[in-house]
Amino acid sequence: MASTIARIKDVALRLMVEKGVAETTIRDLAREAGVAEGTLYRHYASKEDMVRDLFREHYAEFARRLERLMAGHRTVRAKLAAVVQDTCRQFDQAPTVYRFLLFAQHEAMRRFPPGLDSPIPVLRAMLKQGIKTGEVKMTNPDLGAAMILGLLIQPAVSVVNGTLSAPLSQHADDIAAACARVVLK
Amino acid sequence: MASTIARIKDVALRLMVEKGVAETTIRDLAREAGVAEGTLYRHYASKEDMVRDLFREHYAEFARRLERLMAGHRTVRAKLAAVVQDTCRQFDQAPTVYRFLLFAQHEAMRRFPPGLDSPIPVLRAMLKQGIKTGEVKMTNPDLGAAMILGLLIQPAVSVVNGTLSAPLSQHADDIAAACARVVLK
Amino acid sequence: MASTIARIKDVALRLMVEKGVAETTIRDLAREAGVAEGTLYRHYASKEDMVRDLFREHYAEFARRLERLMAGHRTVRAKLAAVVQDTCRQFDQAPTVYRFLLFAQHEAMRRFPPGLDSPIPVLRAMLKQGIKTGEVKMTNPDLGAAMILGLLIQPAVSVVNGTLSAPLSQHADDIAAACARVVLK
Amino acid sequence: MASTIARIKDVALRLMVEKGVAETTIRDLAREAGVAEGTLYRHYASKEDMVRDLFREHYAEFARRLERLMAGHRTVRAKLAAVVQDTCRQFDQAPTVYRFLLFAQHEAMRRFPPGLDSPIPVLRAMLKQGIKTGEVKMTNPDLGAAMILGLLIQPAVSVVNGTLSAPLSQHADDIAAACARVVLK
DNA sequence: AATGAATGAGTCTTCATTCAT
DNA sequence: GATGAATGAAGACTCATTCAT
Repeated sequence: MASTIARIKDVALRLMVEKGVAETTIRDLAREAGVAEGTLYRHYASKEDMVRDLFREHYAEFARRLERLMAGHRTVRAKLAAVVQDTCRQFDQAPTVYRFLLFAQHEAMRRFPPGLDSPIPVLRAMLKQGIKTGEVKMTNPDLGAAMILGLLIQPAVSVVNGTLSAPLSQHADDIAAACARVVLK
Repeated sequence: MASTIARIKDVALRLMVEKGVAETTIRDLAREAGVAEGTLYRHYASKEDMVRDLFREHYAEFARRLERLMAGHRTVRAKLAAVVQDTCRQFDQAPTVYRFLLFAQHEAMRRFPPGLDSPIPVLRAMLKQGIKTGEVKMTNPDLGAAMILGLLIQPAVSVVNGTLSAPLSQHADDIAAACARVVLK
Repeated sequence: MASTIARIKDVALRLMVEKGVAETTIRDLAREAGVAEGTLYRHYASKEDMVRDLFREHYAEFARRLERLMAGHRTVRAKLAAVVQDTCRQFDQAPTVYRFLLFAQHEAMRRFPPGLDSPIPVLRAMLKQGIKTGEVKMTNPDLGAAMILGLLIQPAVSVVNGTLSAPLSQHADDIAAACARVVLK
Repeated sequence: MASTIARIKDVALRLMVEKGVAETTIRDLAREAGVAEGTLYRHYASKEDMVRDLFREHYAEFARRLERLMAGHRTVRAKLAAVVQDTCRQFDQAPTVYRFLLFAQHEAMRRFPPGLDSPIPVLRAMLKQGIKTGEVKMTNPDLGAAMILGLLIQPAVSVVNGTLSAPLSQHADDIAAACARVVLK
């Protein structure tokens, strides 16, 4: 018995991933969620508001998840492997949320710059720490974080495009290895 | 005295990069290009048509540019270096076009899947060749192409975000080195 | 307190009769009906849709009215007299609807051919029956139906044109007599 | 080697009959006539002007044709027969012009009331004369003219609709007989 | 006379938002 | 909280008309 708000969130996320933010109308959303058009405005002040909240929420949760994963491992290599493995698996299992995270990036960032609760600073912090311990070779943690993210996002995009075989998980080891080779000694 | 169509294309590209495709109205576009709204429809059947054409055009040109660059070098390592250097420099010098290419990706691809004239197949072909000659270690050229693109795109995104210092060119050597380390022996 | 949809229908019919279908804009229509432009689209998918529905609705009702009238009389002569009398009176009393029926014919038929619920098949059926009983002389019921309709429509057109004195009812007896003379023995 | 203006007229007539006046655009017209869009304005001040001229021209010619036909016969009965026969044949042979005449009636009349050069006054004059000579029974020539026109137009409409078998000429005798029965003693 | 690119007012239609129930 | 009819500003697009060539 999903609550009204939960149904709205689910449907909103799915439709926006499938068709894009601008292309998802309140009417679509209401119809698919089985609520009236006006109901949405009990929970959000506007559509823009809803998108922002949704994005921030999932983005922050993604960042926290990465932090939690990293905390479970000592070496940067192990942290990277854990992050890559988990993200690939999640992408395969919860494709809606993860596609939203990875693809909505540009649409979303134009409107509401990510706060600190985003994956980039989390990766960056880890690299900075690795530089101190000497495990990380790369001297610029900003660049390193971007590269790791790129190694993760673009294969995901390719899976969606059909230019890389699904599921993404089957490539997790290769991706993790690539990340290690890029930033570690 | 830029031709009408050229002015429209220029403005369209710029506005769509700045504000997004859906957020760029025909009126905006016409006003900035200094033409009447109807004029646009002498050149394109619809706004959708215009976006598609613009995207395909630049995407194909980008792919051709990569091919040309690669043809100028023998080893995969040199090809990669050339591609990365050039793309970074172009990104810094022709930011509108290159941001369009990198960011429009998701918005655009949802509607009109890229043909063969896209960077992925070009990179893929190069890797395949490298695998044959033994220079490339990575066994899956699809994955390799995605990774190289990721190593190029995400740092660019970070520069736009402000989470990586501009210009992108200053990171070109590091990016090229990362590409090499990821796919070469 | 006429319902919204009823007001829209009334105004639409009137404006389209006065000015023509293409010349009646959604804005006109909304203003006169005292609703917002968007409101129309809660009831019809498009303007075209509205015209079609309006036309079919009234056309079918006209056909049913003819059937009902005919059912109230035994001989073809009496049926014809009843139909002519009633139609003339209606034309004088409900000019909007009847002008729509008579004049919209060509504009409307080009786009959506009438179904079976139209006056022609109703008249045709009556004539066919009359042929069987021997009351009708004319051997081609299709032609007979067309002629009766012509004897009814063209005088109506002339009244609107001003080339025949109003009201139409004053000519009803003559028209009915003409119909009888054309198809009966 | 049809002159430019002649080609424009031909095409305009045809398109307006096929699709309606409002639905025929200058662009359509120019394309089909093989001239530039601007060319039309060398010959007519506006589209409206063109339609009016076209209508008046053909309407007047039709009226003159009827007059000429009637002049060739002495009795009203013979005049009617000649008119009906000729109109039916013309309708079959020059369908574009005659459909324009018969069907454009309403669209056209709303905008520019027919002058004296129209079929109604011609028929009316003939009936008036017939009343004087005692050949015509009907006392109201306005009504008589309308009826004759109705007996001619509606079968034509039915042929176009497909509810009466083509060609119209095959029904000419029946129509002429009906006209005679309606107005003559 | 003819061209056709350009115009811009005006059309149909969409859709986020409101509000009485 | 929920509804959904109504709103109306704003969008994409059309098309009769103009004018420099």
